[in-house]
Amino acid sequence: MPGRYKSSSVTLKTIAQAAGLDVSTVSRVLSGSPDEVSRAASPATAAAVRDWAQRLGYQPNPHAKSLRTARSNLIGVLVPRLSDMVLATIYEGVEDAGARNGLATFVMNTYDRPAEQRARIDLALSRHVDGLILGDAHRDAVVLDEVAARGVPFVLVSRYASKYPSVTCDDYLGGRLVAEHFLDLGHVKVGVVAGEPFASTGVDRSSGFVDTYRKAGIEVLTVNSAFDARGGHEAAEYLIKQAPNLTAIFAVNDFAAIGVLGAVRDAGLRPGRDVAVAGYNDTQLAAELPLPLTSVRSPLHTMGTRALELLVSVLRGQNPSSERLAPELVIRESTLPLVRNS
Amino acid sequence: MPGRYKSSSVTLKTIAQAAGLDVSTVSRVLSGSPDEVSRAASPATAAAVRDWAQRLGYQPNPHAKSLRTARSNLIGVLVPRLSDMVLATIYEGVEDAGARNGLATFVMNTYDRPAEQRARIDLALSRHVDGLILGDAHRDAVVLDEVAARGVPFVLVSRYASKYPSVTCDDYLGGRLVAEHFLDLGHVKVGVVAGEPFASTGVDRSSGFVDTYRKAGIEVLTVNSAFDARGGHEAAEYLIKQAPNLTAIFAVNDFAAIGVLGAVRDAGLRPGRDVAVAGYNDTQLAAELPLPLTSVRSPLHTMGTRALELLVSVLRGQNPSSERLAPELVIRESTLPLVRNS
DNA sequence: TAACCATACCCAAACGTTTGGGACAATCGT
DNA sequence: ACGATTGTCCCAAACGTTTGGGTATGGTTA
Repeated sequence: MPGRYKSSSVTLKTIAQAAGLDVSTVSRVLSGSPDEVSRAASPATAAAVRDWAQRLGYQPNPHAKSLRTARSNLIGVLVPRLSDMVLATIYEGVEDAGARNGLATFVMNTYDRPAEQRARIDLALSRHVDGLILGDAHRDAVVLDEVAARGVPFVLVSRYASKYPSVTCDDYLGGRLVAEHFLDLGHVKVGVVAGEPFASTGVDRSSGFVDTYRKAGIEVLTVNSAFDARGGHEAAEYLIKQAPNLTAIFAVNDFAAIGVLGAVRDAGLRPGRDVAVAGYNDTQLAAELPLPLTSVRSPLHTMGTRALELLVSVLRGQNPSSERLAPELVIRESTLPLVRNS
Repeated sequence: MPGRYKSSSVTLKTIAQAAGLDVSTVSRVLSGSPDEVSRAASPATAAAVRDWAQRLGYQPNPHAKSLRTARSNLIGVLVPRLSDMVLATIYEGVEDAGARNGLATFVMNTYDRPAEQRARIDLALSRHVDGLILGDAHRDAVVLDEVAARGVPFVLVSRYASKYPSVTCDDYLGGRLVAEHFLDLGHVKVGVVAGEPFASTGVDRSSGFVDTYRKAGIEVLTVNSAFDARGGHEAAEYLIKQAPNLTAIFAVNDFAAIGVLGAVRDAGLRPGRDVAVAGYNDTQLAAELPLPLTSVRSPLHTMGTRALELLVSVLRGQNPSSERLAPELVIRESTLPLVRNS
């Protein structure tokens, strides 16, 4: 009685009886290949079957289908943290594309902890997923190697690692774009809030930046950080203490950048005037901050959809190559042209 | 071949053969009630079965189980938008509690559009969910009434509507807390950025605020808005144009509040000095903003976990009553004591 | 007209569980 | 010493699909 609702107790058998046919015929008509359906029933019967299915509101039972076919049409997605808007947006893309491809998806947090990653992967496998999308890959790829060894199909998104198929933003280029912008503005004493060292995103963004500056003959101060506001705040405090004459800071993440803005202000400096600040991802907030934030726009939603499509082709047995999507620099008031002050 | 990995081809039959028993016995031992297992096998055999299961790494096949029992242990969750950090955090709570209760959950966006809500609910039902958690309820409850009519078990979270079971924050109280704070500070010319009129959250927060002011004999300017930064920006622009002598604005959402901060600054006023600003939800960002934001903390994660637990009790056939969790005002620099300026 | 071939179907097994109802012993009460 | 009870287990059906075989029916072909 509790929770018993007759959502759809119309099965193949219901239709078969209504149409005076065998369930196998109905099955083939309803879900066979066009070739198979023509061998299974005459055009007229096929139409009749479809008509009954329509009228009765037939919904195939996914559990029966999965049991029989050993395919679940289910995809597990792992992210460091869903309340990170960046990952949530990527997942929105995954979910979208999944719905379009008839694949159900579900998402789990791993907090970038290998133990959680393993546990969540096991959980996903126990639900018999057809494949995984991992948004929490670490550069060392040890968990990934384990998964690969088990023969589980998967793709990476947002971060890459080893030579596993992935969909990422060209983070190195993104870092370079910011560096070139800073160089244009004449900043010579600059710092980078580089994010976590285990994530390819932070590493590539900062090394793209650092390399560009190095080519210009300028060394850059770098410090790792968490990817959130607090992390950015602490990292910027450190940078400013190390080099009080800093005129620009690149944070590899918008949230970190917001923390940087706070730290700059706390140090008695004017963000955007005394210290230019740039972020990454161009989240909704960047444009709406009291001090609009210069940021590198990365195609988050698209990364999600492409990742799912990449996984689909992996599931088809193909061997697709990784994709690297283009970033775009969006310049706002947090990086005003440098004026010689006082 | 493609995507064929032997995750766990060990079934009840495997164990039964290994132990020289019947699958039914193994089944009862492994997943029967303590009472049932004792009637099914001797303590010794039971131990042996468990031992084999352990050693062979038995994982029950969820599809077979669901097919047989007509229960999927699957919960569908609807939210307006997952990339809204507030909803993402609530969902994290749901997912957490789901994992603890052996329930799989999946989440979908509806963008607060009834057509999407209906479509996503149908999708969830086609996946044979045991129940739904709706984080996108509208006050008119028309979609909810439809779902209820179909006999689908569900609970609401974040927003309430009609008399359906829900887990919410006491938003009215939250609004009152902000109003009392503003009154303490001596603000008499104030405005509210009230959010969407179809969401109980925005409505209750603003009416808690407005009622409190009204009791003090003061009328408040109110304007609806989207729940994001842009929405807050536009709403605040409107408020400031209507009443240039405004000294405080309450936005029913942190993101909207950030937009308000921007609009205040654009109007040539100093946020926190000339115009106090308060938000709602106390997201990570509030504390880390360049101008730390006064905000009402709501227990988002807890709301999610409680919602799932509420649904569990609904599924058990109980008739649990709604829960309203307590908010807490967190005062920061965006609402400094009023100083008579100039 | 016999052999043949499509055409349009149906039969039955299988996927891995759960679950109501036995079956067969050993043990018990009297 | 006998029927009744209990303890321990097995049998078989069912959930809703898919899929590798059939098997009639009718029409061609030689």
